[in-house]
Amino acid sequence: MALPSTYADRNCSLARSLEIVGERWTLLIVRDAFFGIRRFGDFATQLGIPRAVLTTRLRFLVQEGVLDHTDGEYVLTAKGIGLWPVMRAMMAWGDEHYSPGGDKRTFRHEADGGRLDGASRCSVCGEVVPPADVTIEPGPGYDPDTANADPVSASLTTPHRLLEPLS
Amino acid sequence: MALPSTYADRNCSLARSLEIVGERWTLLIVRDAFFGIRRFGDFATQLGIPRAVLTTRLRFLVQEGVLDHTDGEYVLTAKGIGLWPVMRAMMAWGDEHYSPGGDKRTFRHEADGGRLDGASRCSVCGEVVPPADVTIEPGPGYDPDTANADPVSASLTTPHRLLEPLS
DNA sequence: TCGGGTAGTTCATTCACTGAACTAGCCGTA
DNA sequence: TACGGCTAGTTCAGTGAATGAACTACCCGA
Repeated sequence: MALPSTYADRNCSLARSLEIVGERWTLLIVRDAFFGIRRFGDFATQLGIPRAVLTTRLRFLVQEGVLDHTDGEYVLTAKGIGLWPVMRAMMAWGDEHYSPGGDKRTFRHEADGGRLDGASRCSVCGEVVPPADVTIEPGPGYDPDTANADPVSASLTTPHRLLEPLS
Repeated sequence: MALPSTYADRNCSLARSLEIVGERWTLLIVRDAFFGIRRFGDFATQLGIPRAVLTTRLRFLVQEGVLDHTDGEYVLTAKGIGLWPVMRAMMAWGDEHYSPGGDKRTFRHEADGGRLDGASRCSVCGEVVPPADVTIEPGPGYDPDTANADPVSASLTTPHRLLEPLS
């Protein structure tokens, strides 16, 4: 975000986090990485982001240790996976206030099929489920009419496990 | 954030949330509102944000129902308070990866003094504590040497309850 | 060596942020 | 009713970043 480093900000971890993931597009890139996107071209078509910006953001995320770049694929590191609670909380807030038809996506604990709340707590077993054990599927508020038609988007709307590469 | 409204984004609550709180400075404004700041001038001095930008952001947050503007004070609405899990998750991530000396701030359940984790769960009673029942104080990673000297910052570093106006 | 796909880079334009200075309105005082 | 100070903005020129389209570099298989 390139916020100026003020004294106040040096003592705030929120400001520090925003330096890393607060820039335009960055959290959407991380979202897609959770959903299984790994290739430059797939990020580009899915997000509709200018390719120059995508290059900059991916490079920065790799430099900061959020993504790993090997064999042409961008994959979330443990540090990147640590952003899951942030993403989940933001999705829950958006669902609650901007999606009258219900959640856009449903997250489930793969082991028992329980739904996950905004804190990733499973409705069946009560545990907080790590993203690797979570499946994602379109929710009741998902609108197929406005969905994108490209193969990557289609693949994204198929129920699948988080972090697994798209088929 | 003024992201272009693509088809893909219409089906993502994360993107929708970012339209509201994804712009530069916005989450820091909301943070300060949680910490008790309510007046235009206090936001301005605390954040070091250009006043024109602050005007724009505050107006937008009021328009979106995140803040309430009455008697010259900007106060979080219920919708705004709903952003607490987002802020808490981001702070926890920043503390974990960018604050080797420990958390910058400690949050406690006022009722029993228990520490809160990244999901606002109390270490004593085990409940998820709403922000109104949370107190904030400098944590082990807080660096007084780089702290700001103005009265507002000083007031912020004094242990106090979230959402309560600064004395 | 040709074509196609992937992963970028380049560049002119547009847009948003920055920082400093200026203004408008309110309040207490004389 | 004039004055000064305080708060909450607005204005504006300069700068830097995002946009979108076109271009390049590289690899791979035929």
